[in-house]
Amino acid sequence: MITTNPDRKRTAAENGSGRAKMLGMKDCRRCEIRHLAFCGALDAQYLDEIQAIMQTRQIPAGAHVINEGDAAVSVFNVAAGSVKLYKLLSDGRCQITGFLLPGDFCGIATDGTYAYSAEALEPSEICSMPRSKLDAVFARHPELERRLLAIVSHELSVAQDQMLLLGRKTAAERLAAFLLRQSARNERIGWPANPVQLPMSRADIADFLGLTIETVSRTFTKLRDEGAIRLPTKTMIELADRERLEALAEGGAVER
Amino acid sequence: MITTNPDRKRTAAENGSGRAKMLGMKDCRRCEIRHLAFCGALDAQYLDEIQAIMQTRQIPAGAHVINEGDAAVSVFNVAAGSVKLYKLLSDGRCQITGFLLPGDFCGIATDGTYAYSAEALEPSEICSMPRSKLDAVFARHPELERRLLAIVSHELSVAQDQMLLLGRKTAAERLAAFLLRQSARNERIGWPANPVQLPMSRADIADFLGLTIETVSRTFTKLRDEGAIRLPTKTMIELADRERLEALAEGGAVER
DNA sequence: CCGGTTCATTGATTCATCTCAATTTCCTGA
DNA sequence: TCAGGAAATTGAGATGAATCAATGAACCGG
Repeated sequence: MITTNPDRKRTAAENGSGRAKMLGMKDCRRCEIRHLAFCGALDAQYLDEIQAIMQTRQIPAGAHVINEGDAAVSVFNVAAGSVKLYKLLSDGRCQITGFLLPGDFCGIATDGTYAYSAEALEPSEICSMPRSKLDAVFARHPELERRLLAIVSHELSVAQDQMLLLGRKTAAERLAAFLLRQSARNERIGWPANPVQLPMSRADIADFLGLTIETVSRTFTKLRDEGAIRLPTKTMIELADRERLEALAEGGAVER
Repeated sequence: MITTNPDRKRTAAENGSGRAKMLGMKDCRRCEIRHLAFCGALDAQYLDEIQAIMQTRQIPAGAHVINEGDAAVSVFNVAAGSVKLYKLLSDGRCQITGFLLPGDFCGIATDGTYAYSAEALEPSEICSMPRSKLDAVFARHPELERRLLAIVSHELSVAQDQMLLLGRKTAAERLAAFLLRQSARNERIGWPANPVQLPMSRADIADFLGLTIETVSRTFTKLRDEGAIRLPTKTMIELADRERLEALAEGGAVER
């Protein structure tokens, strides 16, 4: 169920970039990001099997793709735009567990209900497939399920990195690691790797890195003053001293 | 070929030192924890296919099962004992990403090398299978791969919970969540759920919760003084006020 | 082009946790 | 039973990030 959140406090900055305008997803055969998605494991001749059970939806910035706790009836692929996954504590504390870009996958559940929420950061295009119907396709095409295992395994590995970040890194190390990861992430899907364009707000970055907005802002300023990054605009980050950032991110900070 | 002693089925959990004494894992058919492990997905009549590629090792406390960065040639099942998974920063900071108990799985790699280390917390018994040979078994028994997907998906979900813990919870909330999780974990494999026996040191708990040893110790004391737990011994924790612990763990702490 | 709203930055202060430093307790081997 | 060492606890003080508060910048609708 896709719902719009009327009183969203921390919503998506619909910053520049016509990213979400990518169209034509109704036809899997013409999907520009198929090679990035789990559907890419399926030989093109069988694509209509996915197509038959898939629905594509355009959703506005701030709309929910998944609500934590809902029955997990579907899985989703981001076709265009970007999405944040997050979990909340009862008093409103928020932890973002990941940002999704085109080709990324979400909606896996272990106990029948989603364990996290998913919300679009910008106008996005989402493919959804009912879990029940997908199982039949898996039965005919085990390579799909194998790809899914590879994807989930990779996500687990990324999650373990994030645990190290959240448990043991300082604010500057977290931000450096974040920027480098976003850069690599962008590059992999064919977007510019260096001036990194960030689709999320400072609040989202804070909720992802286990910090506050103020600390994120101060740390951006600190890295800029040190010459590690430049900030042409608030959402555009230039990695000026990649070595320095990498050293920071891995915890081998240089004295300064 | 060593045989299983049926008498001691329920005695595995009695005390730390006794745990790892479980023997006779050379024969999968007699494996007491098979139903907990991923091998449990395989119909018993095919067990020899796993058996044929599997090796069992007894390892002492502190021995490494996996070294971060090594070529990922095998996957592992814990048959007895307990294991910690962890990642290090170059300056020695450590983040434990999980504790494994009998039936648990590790060794999945996404890029050909292990992304974390694994070390036994007590004398343990480990089954190892070469990844290459396992693939052939997967090809014949897709239910095994499906089970693996379920396991990895579940681990991902647990990892996301841990991100919330590390990013947003206070020391007391982290410890409460940890104790409750260990309790549930023990129960699931047939060990006592209430006086929780912890196989790991305070240092390990600290490295798991993103805290220091001192903070863990002080927080234990605080929870004890509040009546939430009792500490019969250093490694035995009695959950005295489960409601209070649950409220704490979920971030809905009661005023006190 | 203006006014209001949201988002980001910066400053001042507080606080939870860390660090450094003693004890104390537990465990082990003689 | 005792001595020595490791692990855990406790205390005192330092500190990185949070909180509280104010200002500045960007964006949007009219």
